[in-house]
Amino acid sequence: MELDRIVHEPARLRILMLLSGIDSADFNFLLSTLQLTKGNLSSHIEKLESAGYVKVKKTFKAKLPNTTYQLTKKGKGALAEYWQQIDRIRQTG
Amino acid sequence: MELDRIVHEPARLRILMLLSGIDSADFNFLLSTLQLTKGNLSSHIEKLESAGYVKVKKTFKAKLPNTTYQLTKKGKGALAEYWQQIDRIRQTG
DNA sequence: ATTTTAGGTTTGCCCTGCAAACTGGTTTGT
DNA sequence: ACAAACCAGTTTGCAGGGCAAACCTAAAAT
Repeated sequence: MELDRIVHEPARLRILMLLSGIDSADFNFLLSTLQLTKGNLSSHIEKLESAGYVKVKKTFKAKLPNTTYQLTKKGKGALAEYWQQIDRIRQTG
Repeated sequence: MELDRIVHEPARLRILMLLSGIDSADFNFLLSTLQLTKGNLSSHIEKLESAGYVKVKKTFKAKLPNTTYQLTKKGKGALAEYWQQIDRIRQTG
């Protein structure tokens, strides 16, 4: 098996790791924590969502849009698998 | 600090890990061990070389070209640094 | 009413991984 | 002797992807 490119991208890996340690996070939290641009964050999340790794919930908070993100079971699995693969590569040599 | 993209690319990471456990390897060895196409391997090595991570030595073996690759000090350092960064990301959450 | 701010999304560019096609030389076949 | 096939890589062309700037929609401020 190969490294999952969806997970392997650094920005996305950080998003996934963050979400794995928290119940859910919103756009601005990810934005300020991960130091990405908005467009950048948006498109990474889009990929994670269409891979089924994160679930997106759009609501309003004080009349302003507020979107929260949550790791899915599939996402958790992909992440676990990813770290196994990394370990396997690390044991080379 | 950010993940070193030169190292982070899976094929190159595997090349570097392989070289880190061996004194030197030639083109065909890498080719068959890592299951890459020739063009693919060639261009990855080119990047590793111009980053100063591997040293290339071109010789002839039985009248045929034979190129061997060796990890440099800089390459070793970059690899060590990379794993540290990975560990840092892994401890998130 | 117009401007500014907030929260995202879309667009366009550039860079990069990938395999097919190529190169320079060697061996094999006829 | 000449051509075809082979070996060891390198170069090329293309498709996909990351990145930030520009954009959009609605609310708040002036």
